[in-house]
Amino acid sequence: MNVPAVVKLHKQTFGARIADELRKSIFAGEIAPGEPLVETALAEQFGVSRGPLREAIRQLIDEGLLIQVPFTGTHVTELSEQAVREIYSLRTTLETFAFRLAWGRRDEYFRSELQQRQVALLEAIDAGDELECIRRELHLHSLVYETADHLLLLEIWNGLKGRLQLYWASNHLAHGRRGPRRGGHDSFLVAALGDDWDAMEREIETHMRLGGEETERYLKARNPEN
Amino acid sequence: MNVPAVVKLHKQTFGARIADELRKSIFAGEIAPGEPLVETALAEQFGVSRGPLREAIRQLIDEGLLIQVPFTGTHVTELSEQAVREIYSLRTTLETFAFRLAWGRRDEYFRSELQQRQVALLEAIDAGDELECIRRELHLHSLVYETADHLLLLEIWNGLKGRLQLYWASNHLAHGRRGPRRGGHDSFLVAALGDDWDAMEREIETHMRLGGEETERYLKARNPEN
DNA sequence: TTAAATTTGTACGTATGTATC
DNA sequence: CGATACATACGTACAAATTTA
Repeated sequence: MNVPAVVKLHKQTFGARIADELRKSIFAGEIAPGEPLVETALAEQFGVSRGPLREAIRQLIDEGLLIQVPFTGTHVTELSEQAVREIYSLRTTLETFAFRLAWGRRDEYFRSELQQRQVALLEAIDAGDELECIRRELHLHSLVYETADHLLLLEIWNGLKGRLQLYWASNHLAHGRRGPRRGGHDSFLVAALGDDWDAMEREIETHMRLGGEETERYLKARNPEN
Repeated sequence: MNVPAVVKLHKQTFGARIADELRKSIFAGEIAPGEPLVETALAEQFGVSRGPLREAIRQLIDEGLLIQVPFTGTHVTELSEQAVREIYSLRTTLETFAFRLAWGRRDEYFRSELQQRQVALLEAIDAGDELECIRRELHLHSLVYETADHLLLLEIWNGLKGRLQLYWASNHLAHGRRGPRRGGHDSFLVAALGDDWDAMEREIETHMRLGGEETERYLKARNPEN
């Protein structure tokens, strides 16, 4: 008769829940790049045992957020200019591929959803919520991957998203402002809604080059040595 | 004084070792696509406890060989034509990207290594060792990814390799012969060693189209329904 | 609804590898 | 170079949650 009031929010495993929380901690800068993670301490902190915690760590390793050395330890992935260049060059390739697949599949839903996500991004920018800005910019770019109808591509994009978020969040924390510029996606949107494929291809190239250079610039300011 | 004779082959964790063995079992067809895996049974079979075994399972999930449903179970990834199309279309995109990066980095090592791997593949074909053929064909294609000097790209290629191996191995088991044709890489090698980029791009496209069609054809023969 | 099978989570102890003094 | 501290890796046993029949 009496249904317990507390329970049954499950459906996902502890490991997945801890992974979400850990991810948030990393993006929020509570655990900085390069900083080590101690299993026993974290397990106690999150109120779970080491099993699910290791599961969560494993998850974040796959997403590129953590690095693990057997028998030694785990630490948050350190930032490098080489990695930024790799992320953006690969992203240029994949997003061009995604647009090519999605090009003929852009329907009314695509157009309205794209504009809606753009509006949501602008709202976050105006509200000044940096972490939300990052999420919404990624959400905007995600649409084309969802439209491409290519599960493998979508999976890889989701992996890239985590890394991008790590870099953007770190830069934000290090320099206060970094969030997307307000007009940063205007020409991108125009191309994505239009019918000029060559213009779209150029737009992706340009957008990524600018984004990569900006990220690299901020990173250089953060790590003047390498 | 007496040094135990058995020990000290470690250096890698149990989980990694089990993952290797499990992978081999799958490619050898001892566990067929769609078939479920029972943790406790496998743990006993491999002589380890559940911890390392779960680690291994997790690893193979990342490689796309296993699928896991929370609280329900784990099974070997089932084959589908949709997945074949995705693998080959993505591979076309990535390998073109890899060649573009590697194009100016092809040195003497690249040329001799490429030819050597081709010879190794031909030897395996002549020897009739199908599983070895598959490994060596992948090893041949791996060279360009190694040369591209792009860690992220290499990581993703390694993920694709596992899936390709699963499909090829399944097709081989279902139909006896499937291994690479003897002359299947001749024009590919010529282009990869030459200096005509446009020819290389066309060669990649053609090579992947043929490979994808062949894999799809075999798969269709195996699953006449879908 | 119950019951069985399986996965998931917990707890504690031991062993092993790494790093540092 | 040896000893020690520490965190990870592994083993075992049991309890809890979930799905399926």
